[in-house]
Amino acid sequence: MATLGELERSIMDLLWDADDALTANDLRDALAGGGTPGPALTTVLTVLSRLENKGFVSRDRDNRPHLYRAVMSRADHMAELMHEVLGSAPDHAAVLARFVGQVSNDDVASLRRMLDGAQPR
Amino acid sequence: MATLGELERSIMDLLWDADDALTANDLRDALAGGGTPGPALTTVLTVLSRLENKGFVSRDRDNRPHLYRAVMSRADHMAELMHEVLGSAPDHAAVLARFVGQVSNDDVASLRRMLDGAQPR
DNA sequence: CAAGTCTTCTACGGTTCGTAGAACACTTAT
DNA sequence: ATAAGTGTTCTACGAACCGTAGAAGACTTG
Repeated sequence: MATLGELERSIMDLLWDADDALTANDLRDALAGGGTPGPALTTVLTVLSRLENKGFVSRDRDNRPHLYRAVMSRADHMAELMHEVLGSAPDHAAVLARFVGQVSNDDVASLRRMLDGAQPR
Repeated sequence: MATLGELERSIMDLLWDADDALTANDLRDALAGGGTPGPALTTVLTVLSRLENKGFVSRDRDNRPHLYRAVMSRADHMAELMHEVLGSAPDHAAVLARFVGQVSNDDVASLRRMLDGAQPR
């Protein structure tokens, strides 16, 4: 999977946080935080096109202005990235051991719950 | 953390798989697989310098030729990458849920063992 | 010292990313 | 329908990163 640049990531974050689809203008406005001017609208559109090419964003061309939305949820995307990393190592168990050793207590609790799943306690 | 290019990753893999430190020549030889010529020695040295700058490789300058070794183990490196991904999302639990849902049975077993740890069954 | 080996310096071409103007397409109000 | 406004596409540039490696310098060894 391709890696995201800084602005690309910011835009994905906005799309992930939005409940429904956004327009390029919505994004440009959201990117203009505080006194900083933020990128030009065309810049946002260029990046959206690139994200569409990479398969991260889908675009509704029937609406005018076009509506953009994230193809995957952030959680799915991140989980896939983590999988990619894990899959690129031959010794999964060793990686997982280090990984688990470093996660916060909260995350350990989450993992435990998920693994226990349907099992009785 | 910076992301690795293709050759950079190949070299890291060789260093990770090696038990002790390697020379640039060792690496060039290892990279010349089969009939393919592989990169020039200077190419390997350039990449090693870049990896050193990124903090992935350490170099023993007292030896001649210099000895190169990975700063972290592959497992540590990968675990750190996974952490970085997880940390870049606000909702860890959601990411972990997707992640666990996609791992192989073997990996689930590994995780279970690690989480159970010292606990009685 | 000479020859060979290793390292550093420098540099180029490809790719990605942020950036955005210019031109074109589309919508809407008059 | 035509003009004004808004949105999209096309094109392009500079910075950064990566693979690539020659040329020149430093070091080792015979």
